[in-house]
Amino acid sequence: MKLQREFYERSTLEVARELLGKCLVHETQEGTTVGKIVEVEAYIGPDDAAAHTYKGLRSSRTEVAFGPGGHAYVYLIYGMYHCFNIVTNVAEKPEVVLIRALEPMDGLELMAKRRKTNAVRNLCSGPGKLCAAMGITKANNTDDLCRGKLYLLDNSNIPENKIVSTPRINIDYAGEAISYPWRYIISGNKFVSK
DNA sequence: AAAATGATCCTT
DNA sequence: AGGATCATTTTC
Repeated sequence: MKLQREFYERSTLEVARELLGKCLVHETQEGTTVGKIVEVEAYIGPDDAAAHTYKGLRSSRTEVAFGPGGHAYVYLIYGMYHCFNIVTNVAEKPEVVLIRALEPMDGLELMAKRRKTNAVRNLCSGPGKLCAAMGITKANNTDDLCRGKLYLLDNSNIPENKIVSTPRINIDYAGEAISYPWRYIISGNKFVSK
């Protein structure tokens, strides 16, 4: 069963935690790939100096984050890699969760072909890597995760005592927001990023 | 109109 | 430790 709008349109930190353990599915011409979410980061709107929507910055790129929850926010970083985010909370609250790592579950052969490597540990262990492995590009930006071929499955929840939170990665520019513990990982999972 | 800057990854 | 590589944002 696909996760529905109500799941996404809640407090972002709550959604971020509950996204752990959910399966991300992408059905394409080439085939279907599935990965379990094991690492995420929350970016919380106008007051978060690390967020693209800091100070309410609204542009063609960030526009989707101002819409209703449950949509994909995909952008190009460093000229070569895509990052996949999920829009959370309700319209006019520009908050998102960055998906940082997946544990490959299905379609491993296709992932390996897209990533040009056979090392399973290296297929989806980073935001740019998982986009390549899952075939996610800017074409998926603004996709509705409640309706299309890119969606999340309402499967297992991870118990609180298996979740670890840490500061976020690569946001040295973000002032005091550097230390906010808004990165969540499944404790001990082998597939998180470095 | 031009310059700076990354929510990264891979190689050295 | 540094290079690839470009859309987006910031500054002139």
